[in-house]
Amino acid sequence: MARAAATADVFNAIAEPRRRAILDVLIGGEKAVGTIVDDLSLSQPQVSKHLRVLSEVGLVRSRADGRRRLYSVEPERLQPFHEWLAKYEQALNARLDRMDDYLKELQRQGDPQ
Amino acid sequence: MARAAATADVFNAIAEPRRRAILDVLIGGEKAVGTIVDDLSLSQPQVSKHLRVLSEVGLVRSRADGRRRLYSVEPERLQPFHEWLAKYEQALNARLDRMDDYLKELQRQGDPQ
DNA sequence: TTGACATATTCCAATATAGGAATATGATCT
DNA sequence: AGATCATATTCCTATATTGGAATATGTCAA
Repeated sequence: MARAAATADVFNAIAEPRRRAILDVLIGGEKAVGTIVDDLSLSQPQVSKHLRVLSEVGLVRSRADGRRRLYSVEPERLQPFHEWLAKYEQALNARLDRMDDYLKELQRQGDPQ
Repeated sequence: MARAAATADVFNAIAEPRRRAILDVLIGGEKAVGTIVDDLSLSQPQVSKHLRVLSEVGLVRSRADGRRRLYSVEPERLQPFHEWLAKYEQALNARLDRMDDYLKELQRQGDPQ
């Protein structure tokens, strides 16, 4: 079997660095395809294809504006990331706590009171 | 050109669902390969290969324990992901604020004081 | 309608992948 | 040393991908 499709879920969609770059550009607000092309120095078809992927997983929306097409980021769709990451923050905090305890213990022992 | 390597960065490493599953299992603490195999009903080579990828991007560590090998999660390495996500929280909050202002404005106008 | 501009899609080649099967490596015990 | 258990690696196939070039679609203006 091959790797999962880029459109399989948000995790696969943001694995591609240029797609993250596009999202980063869109944080500034709604932008036309051509603007993204200029900002990132990517080819127009490349940008359109990446936008399609982002669109399929719901990370961006688009609306027509004359002959242009304005894309904007849909930050609500980042929810899965938040949820997933939250689990590891707990693990991380627990670890930091243990580290803290350890350091305190060292300090206590080193202290010839 | 082909897709970026799974070992290219954390983003690519966690794009694969089974790798996320493995990380999830490891949140519970250090575990041997065989334990992961049992917990997730994956093949042993599959798990070893995924662990290798996770290891290469630093998301897991391993230490020898007799003939077993214990893996643990290294949540600090999710920092890039965390930072990336933080940018979008700001964008999201800004958007919610604007929405809030808009709603208040509507309310104010609708209020025949 | 014709032309110009903006974006999307198709076709192609090269590549990295995930999983399965078989096998190699490493460690422990007798 | 030999057997066994635990894990890692190699070889293979099928597949999805990214980027480039060319082209199609869609929209506005004269």
